[in-house]
Amino acid sequence: MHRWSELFIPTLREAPADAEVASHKLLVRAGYIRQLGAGIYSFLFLGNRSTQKIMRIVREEMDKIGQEFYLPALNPREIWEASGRWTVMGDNMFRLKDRKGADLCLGMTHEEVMTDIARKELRSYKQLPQIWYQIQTKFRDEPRPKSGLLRVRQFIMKDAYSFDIDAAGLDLSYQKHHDTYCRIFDRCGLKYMVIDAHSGAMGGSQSQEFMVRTPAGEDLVVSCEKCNYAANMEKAVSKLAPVEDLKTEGDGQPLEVHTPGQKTIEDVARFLGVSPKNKIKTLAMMITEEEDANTGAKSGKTRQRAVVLLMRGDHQMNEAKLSTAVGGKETRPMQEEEILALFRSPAGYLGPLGIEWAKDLKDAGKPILLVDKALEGRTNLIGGANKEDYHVKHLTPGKTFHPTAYADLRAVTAGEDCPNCGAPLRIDTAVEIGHIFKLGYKYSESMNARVLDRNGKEVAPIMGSYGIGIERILTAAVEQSNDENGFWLPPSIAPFEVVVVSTNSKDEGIRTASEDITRQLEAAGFDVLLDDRDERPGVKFKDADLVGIPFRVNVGKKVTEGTVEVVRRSTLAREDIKISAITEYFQQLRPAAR
RNA sequence: CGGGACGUAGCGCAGCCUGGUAGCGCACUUGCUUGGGGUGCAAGGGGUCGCGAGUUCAAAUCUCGCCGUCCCGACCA
Repeated sequence: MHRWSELFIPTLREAPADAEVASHKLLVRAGYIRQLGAGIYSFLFLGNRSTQKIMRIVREEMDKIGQEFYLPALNPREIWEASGRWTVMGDNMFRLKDRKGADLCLGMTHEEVMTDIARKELRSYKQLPQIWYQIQTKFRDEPRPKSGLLRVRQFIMKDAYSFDIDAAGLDLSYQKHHDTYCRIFDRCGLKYMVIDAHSGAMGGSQSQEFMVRTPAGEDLVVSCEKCNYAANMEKAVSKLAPVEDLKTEGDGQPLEVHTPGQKTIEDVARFLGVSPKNKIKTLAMMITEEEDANTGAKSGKTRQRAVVLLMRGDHQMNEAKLSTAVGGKETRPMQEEEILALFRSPAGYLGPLGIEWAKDLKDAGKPILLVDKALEGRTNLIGGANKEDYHVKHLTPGKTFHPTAYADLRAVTAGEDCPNCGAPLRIDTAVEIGHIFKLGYKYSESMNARVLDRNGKEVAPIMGSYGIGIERILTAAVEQSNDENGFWLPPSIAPFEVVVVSTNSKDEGIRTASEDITRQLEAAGFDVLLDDRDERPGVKFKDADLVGIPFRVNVGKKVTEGTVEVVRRSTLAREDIKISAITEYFQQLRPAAR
């Protein structure tokens, strides 16, 4: 029997001053966690019980599709060199040396170790498909740990990896994970969304994130009010209302207009009496690329290359989309001298005319002109003339200037139309609790994993990787259900399902009834916490409301009538229940999924 | 890494400007009291004032350096 009087459950009246988000404040106040350093947390009794329950659910579901491994967190440098990520991971990877001076690191993720096993062991297509998973501690030296458990430097992740002989097999493994993740998060009682995610620079073909809406979230999610369209901001698209182009004046040739001192889109639009929608916004960026990227040689030399973006005047650029458009390279804004060197004009009057742009992305050396898709087909736009105090009319993409490429560079804004059904889109912040990813051949190729296919030909297996943040499930659940007095977890992941409050531990009748009820419920398989402390009822009620247990049984004066009070933490609704019927009462509440 | 704030008892804070033997609330210990929403009274225990230098007869307080934590930004497989 779990007696509160004998347990260590250090609840606090006040949250630590440096806690900002609700889950952080409440998990500390409820005695689940304590901070050890920036982004490093200890889990105490209640916190550990909750994460253990989460891991049990994850295991039960993952065991239906895969096999559990346990890989080392301590990794030698060599396998990370093999995949090329020893350098790529940069400062985000914790690195150390052993006594001989050999380089080691702490694993941030385990594609390398899993692929190492695959390349040493897998020989034939007959051994495929394989799904291997583990529940393991990950280490990431985050530039900025924050928000309690939401962004930390050490955390537990369930990570899984699939190996298939072909793309069709990967589709199947991917779908299995999708379905399994839905079951896991359903069982954990979370309200989540599955959204299309940015595949990033890794060349993956498909990727989805499992997100929980919360103001504490760091990701932006675009979703439809009506249909099930949902995507990460980095990938989301929307339907735009049609825009009326300006009428052609005279012969329609580019026409310079004097716009003294008018630099911003708004100023120029107002000055010329047009809408910003008829204006071109010119953004000047730079990328770093390898000098011989196209020749295949690897000198390691890099050079800077200009990338100029044209957007509709009232649109905002999304950096993740830009990064995708330039092949996953990092971009940075041009500096003043660089702008003058390319445009021969100060910022505020930039435009596409008079510069020889690259014909396509492979056209090395020349500056790249990327035009947002929202400008494709538009005519008679107004942009900068590359001349101080002048803008130019009659700009028509493909006619008066030639883009290197059209690309989707635009950030969706709330209220725009859903690409599927046309209903308004909303934008929310959310926390990522899971991510499934079709990796393709990146690791099997770079690390040289090979199997023989049906025809005796050596081929690389195709891979997928799939992650769940264990602590983030707890954090998201707290974010999802809390008030100023505390939080309530779904019964499946709460440290206890029921707290039995003995309202007066000095009263013999109340005390024995509390113990009897606790024993009864435990015999029926419930996790029960008995609050038998010699405290006033008010103290116990406050603590019970705080610590995340979804149901409470108040054992009070009515025991003489054979009755106790059951309180649901979520609604604070209370009802009197006969002690003789208490087990049955909770059994009826218990979800079948359990 | 850039900008900002903070560091005094387990938690929340005052004291610092104007240097002079460290204080409040909660929590904790003991006794009494109370017993359905953090009871009340009384008596106690607990702090190298983040660390190190410097100024001074004297530093929590002034100066310099370092460390740590949080927030905004950059970053984020």
